[in-house]
Amino acid sequence: MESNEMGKRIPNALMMTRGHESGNRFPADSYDCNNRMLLKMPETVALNEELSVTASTLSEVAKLAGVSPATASRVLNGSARTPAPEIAERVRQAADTLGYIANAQAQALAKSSTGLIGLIVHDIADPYFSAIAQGVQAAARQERRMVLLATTNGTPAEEKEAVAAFAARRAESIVIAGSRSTRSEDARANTELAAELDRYCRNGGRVGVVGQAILGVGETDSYRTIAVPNERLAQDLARELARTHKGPFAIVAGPEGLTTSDERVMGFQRGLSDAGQPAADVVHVAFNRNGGFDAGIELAWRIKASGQSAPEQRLCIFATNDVMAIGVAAALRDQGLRVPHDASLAGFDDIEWLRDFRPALSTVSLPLEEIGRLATIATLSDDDGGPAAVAGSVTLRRSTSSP
Amino acid sequence: MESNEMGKRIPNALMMTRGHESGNRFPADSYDCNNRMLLKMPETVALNEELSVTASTLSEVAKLAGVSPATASRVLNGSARTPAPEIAERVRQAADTLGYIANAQAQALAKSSTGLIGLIVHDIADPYFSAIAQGVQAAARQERRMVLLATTNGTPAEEKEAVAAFAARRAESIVIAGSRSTRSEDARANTELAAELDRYCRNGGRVGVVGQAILGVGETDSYRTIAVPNERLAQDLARELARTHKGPFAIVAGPEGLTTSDERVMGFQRGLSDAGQPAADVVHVAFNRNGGFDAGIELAWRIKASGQSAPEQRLCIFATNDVMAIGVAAALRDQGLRVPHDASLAGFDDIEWLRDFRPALSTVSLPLEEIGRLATIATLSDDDGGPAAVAGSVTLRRSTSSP
DNA sequence: TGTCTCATGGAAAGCGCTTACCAGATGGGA
DNA sequence: TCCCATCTGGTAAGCGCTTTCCATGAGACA
Repeated sequence: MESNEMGKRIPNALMMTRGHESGNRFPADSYDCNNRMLLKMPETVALNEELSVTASTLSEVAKLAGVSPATASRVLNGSARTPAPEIAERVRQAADTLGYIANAQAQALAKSSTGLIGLIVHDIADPYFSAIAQGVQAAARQERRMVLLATTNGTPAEEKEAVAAFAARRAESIVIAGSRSTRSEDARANTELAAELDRYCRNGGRVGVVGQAILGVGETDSYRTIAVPNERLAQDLARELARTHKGPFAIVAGPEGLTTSDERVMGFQRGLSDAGQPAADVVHVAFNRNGGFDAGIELAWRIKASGQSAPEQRLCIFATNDVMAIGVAAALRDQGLRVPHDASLAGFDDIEWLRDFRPALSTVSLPLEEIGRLATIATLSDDDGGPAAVAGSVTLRRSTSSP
Repeated sequence: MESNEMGKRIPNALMMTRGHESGNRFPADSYDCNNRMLLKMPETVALNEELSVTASTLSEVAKLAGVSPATASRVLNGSARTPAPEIAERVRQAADTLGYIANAQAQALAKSSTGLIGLIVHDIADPYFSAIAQGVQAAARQERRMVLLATTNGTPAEEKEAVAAFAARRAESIVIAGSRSTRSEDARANTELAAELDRYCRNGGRVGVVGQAILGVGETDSYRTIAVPNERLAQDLARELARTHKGPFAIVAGPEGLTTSDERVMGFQRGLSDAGQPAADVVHVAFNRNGGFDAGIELAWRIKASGQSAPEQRLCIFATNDVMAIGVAAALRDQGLRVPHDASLAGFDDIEWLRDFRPALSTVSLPLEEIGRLATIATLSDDDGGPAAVAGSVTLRRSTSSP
């Protein structure tokens, strides 16, 4: 036994509970409007040295109410059988008095169902992920679940660890957001991740993946992916841009092997090709703001070298996500170049917090919060309404308008 | 028993485990470098109809290893007593073979310690909170804890519910971020929140609050607040601005009664007064981007009405957080006004994602991630190094430079 | 060789709940 | 009036672990 943990039993901790008459701070029984047990603050007094007292248990409540634990359980924690109203009332009173809060761990153990949802993201501070997290949280709340959070910096190894941790906690489902990687150095970790997920699923867990499927995990019905049509949308974007932009294109991409980035690059190139344009140069950098900045510096050089001549020479830069695009913009500005005057710039994601940037960023809008919500619901519901997919749309703004 | 939950026992689900020789996908025992149990994928086959099999238990591992559950527990899940190396090895092998993952719920129940940290924020999609969440997550990982996330929209009523839910899950500590409210309509919910926290603490939980103390909760050593010197920093900011800005000031604040906003307003006014300037007008709006936008429209009107005359008439606007400042900037731009040409603008928080905005926003830098980390550590460590506080600093950028 | 002390593995008692099953009561129909 | 179906509360057996306590065996020392 450790010393000062939550729920620690303190032997012989006598616990006296004064009744409501003794200066209860609460204004009577007025707000037990929801059907949750009314959790009033018990004014407890420990009679021995120990100040800390123990959370009261179901049996204590039962004893105080003069019923069996079974009955107490039935009235307090929802069951098919409902004890007589008079008894139920007594139990509820007792629970009130003792300030009873059911021990979710014990319930989980007994019912084998924890009400936990695991969420895995690369970086919770990244607005892309925090928007998704928002959706997951909303769905979880709606389904009366709690969310466990894990951040992994995008490495499959840490993702695997997170899955194992969630499995240990017997999370009912896991939502994984963030690009996959097909890089060879991640191959082994990916395999392990897939194995871990597979085991998790076989033990009854459900998994929802945002974006692309995780390699090596079979598509069972306990494993869903919310497909984001990165490729098609990037293609649309390219076609749309090619309609007005006549100069060359460049792509600022994440590291090769980062699936999301790769998909967007491929789609964009195809869109250009559809429009009869030559393929764009691709610069590979880190898939974040600073990566974008680095690429921006590089591109600024090229632009300046090209003499910023005719409008047909103007470069159109597609950054494979908004945050990178912001980095690119910062770098261009840093180099004395202006968007869209000296170059057009487009991003991807349509991050809400970036909408007030100027020049307003052309991008592909993705319903991120909705994606989080869908992924969560998908792992919770039984109807496998086929592979869920989300819609996105090209959003043209000033950053790609003609100068 | 419900039907398809994680950990559901399937009666008589015979489970056969093939050994490593049978086509194990893993490249031998090469990466059990950390002292965690090596979790290899068991190639299990259910012999009856049921496809889903149950996670294996400690007893199964013990049986397979030919030892008692006690011994298995001692070798697998860290204990003071370490069984003989030869036995330990056998147990570890068995665990490997079965793909054993300890049931954290059961452990929690037995040890009364869950390894859970609860995090309560207003809105996880808000970069202010997601930055703090990042810090909490980092600290939690370092301390080998998992974080449970709850978002509350800033209402004390939902915060109270979150605390109750965390208490039910026996989270070892709770970190609460986000401004308090002293509005009268929140008074009752605040009291209830305080009572809930109080009970939680008395049951051995620790609480860390970012910003200001929660009213009505006694400052015990199980309850810490990470003080953010909003008032002093706002005062510094005002003094700093007053040094160069000679025109009038205006404050864009959150709703009256929102403590963080109130503190920043007070500090700013005091700073102005220190500098011999008259107090600023205060506009109260929602404490978010759109609130800032609304205020910005209003202020744009005033600016235009004043005829944008002499530099001594130029307005300096202090928005009580960065996100509001961005809203103000958007509104001014919308109304054809330019920052800093037609008005100066400053924010508070120095949100990382907003640093690429132009004009660059003068603000007060706060180490948000560090704050999250500190709050978390504070609730976990025993040394009560006194009331922890964080430093911040005034950061002047273009948005308040002379036109 | 005998006694005492350690070291070590196992038995068993929980941790706080849920729920299958049981026994007693109740009521309705024959 | 009797029997059976039904309802209701209680009993007890888990859920999967940890940990105390005990029994056994091995050394240590005289």
